[in-house]
Amino acid sequence: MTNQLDHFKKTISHAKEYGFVFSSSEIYDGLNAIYDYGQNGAILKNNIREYWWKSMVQLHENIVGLDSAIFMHPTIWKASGHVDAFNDPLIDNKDSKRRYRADVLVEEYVAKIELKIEKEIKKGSKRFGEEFNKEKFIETNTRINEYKQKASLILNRLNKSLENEDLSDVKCLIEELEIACPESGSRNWTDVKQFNLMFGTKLGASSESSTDLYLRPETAQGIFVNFLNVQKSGRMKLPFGIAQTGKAFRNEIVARQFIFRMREFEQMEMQFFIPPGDQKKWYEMWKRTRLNWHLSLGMGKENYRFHDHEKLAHYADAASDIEFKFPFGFKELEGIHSRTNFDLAKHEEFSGKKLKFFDTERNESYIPYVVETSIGLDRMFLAVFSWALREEPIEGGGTRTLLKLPAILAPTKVAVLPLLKKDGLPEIAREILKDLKWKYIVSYDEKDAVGRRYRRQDALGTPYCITVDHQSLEDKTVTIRDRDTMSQERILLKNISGFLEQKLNVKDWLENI
RNA sequence: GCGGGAGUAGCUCAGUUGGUAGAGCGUCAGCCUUCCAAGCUGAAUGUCGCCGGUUCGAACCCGGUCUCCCGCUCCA
Repeated sequence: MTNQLDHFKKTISHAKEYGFVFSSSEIYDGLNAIYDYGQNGAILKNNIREYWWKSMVQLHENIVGLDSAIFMHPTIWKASGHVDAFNDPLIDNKDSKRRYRADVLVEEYVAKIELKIEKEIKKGSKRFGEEFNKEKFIETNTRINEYKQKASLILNRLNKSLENEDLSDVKCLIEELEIACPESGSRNWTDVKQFNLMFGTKLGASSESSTDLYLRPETAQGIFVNFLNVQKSGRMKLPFGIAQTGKAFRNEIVARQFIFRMREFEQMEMQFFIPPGDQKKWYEMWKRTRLNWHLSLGMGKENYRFHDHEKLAHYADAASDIEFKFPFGFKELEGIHSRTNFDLAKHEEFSGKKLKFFDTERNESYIPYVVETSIGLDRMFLAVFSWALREEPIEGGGTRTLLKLPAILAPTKVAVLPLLKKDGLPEIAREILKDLKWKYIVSYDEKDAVGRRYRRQDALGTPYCITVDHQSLEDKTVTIRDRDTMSQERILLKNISGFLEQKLNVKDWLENI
């Protein structure tokens, strides 16, 4: 655990030191849980996005892309359930320092009453077996009715207070019921506070005429509300998918663990529309496909696992996470959800527009079901980056810091290094650079001993170093050094792009998933 | 939000009982070097997280505040 923690700290400082991730607004002391991607991080992030996009959109004829706006009609969030589900009344116990959902506390209290009712019923039925006693029967029945009345009274009051946003009454209720903290047994509560997980903002210049909006808490709804546009304009037939990457915003109570949980983050989502009844098949198919996408990067099968949900979100009939072994343990990286027709049906209801698909084979129209794959781009970045960073012992003593990024994702693909910065070697190196930069992001370095330059590139994750030496002058060859093995190969200048093409070809990385 | 720990150069850290800041690495310029960091010379860099208080004097003591890390809570 200490080692893991240590590795996490190293990951964070390496990300900063080598221009991958900076904390946002750093010169103003930073902003809690907001981060900026630096000169290398921005490219790595783009490369991950592109690798995803190619595998999802470019390689599937029945999946198309979309780029919907962050601002959306506020009713969308009522329809999606976010206005309700992302709004929690919370209360703290001052003694145990525990935080609870106030409504859950009350509901649990009611659950206890219901338990009592069940007990009474059981007791009552036992008595019937013995000997009918009218007095006791009435007594039991009265007690059951009292309990039932009490329970519904409490729930009614809770719901009413929550609806009216009367949080002080929720607190009164908790106090009146003498609900104690399950941990400390204490009844020393703070006030109830409302936490809205969605960021609010306003559209419109003047405050009187402005509309209240939310920053989208997920990109999925942008896909659902455009379902018909895409289906019609693209002449799409079921099954088909719509993919989208983009920023989403959640006002997490606690955002932590570097870029793992941020308030502003980027999702890569694909909603796959299918006929009702087929969800099981496609759910399983996308679970497999998405895991294979991860495995194609070569970061070790043992670092992934599925976590099937038992408690399901309001919109799902099956859900599973692909978890990755982050420096702080296995955590969710991607979610695959069978969302049923919940979202489209809700949007039909709230918008009053038909969102049905006419199935010529079945000769009927219906609201499609949806299987979703949703991956956090920032989490993927952290997964790749933390996995790749390692300290490796070197033959003959010492260690080297190595960022073993999958070559297809590495920000800089090639560094061109003249062995010495004289004797015409830099000129040849520059020529190589001039040619390669059309295709790859390449860098040039002539400062310091070549060994040190190799180490610099290792720390940046550059998979290949091309070195121009004196032999290059004679026979037009250079050496290409492999980052991971540190072995070198001498090849002709004219074969460089062929060599790189072979190593950095997306087809070879994605073909077998 | 609560509790615990922390904030000194780009990084890792030192800084003796309060006397006004240092090392190593890195960076930059140059030299030397024909292949795996730590050879030579020189240079830059900090209002010691921020604000306030105590004091003749604060990186050090006190209060507040911001940020980060760990644990809870919330969320996927």
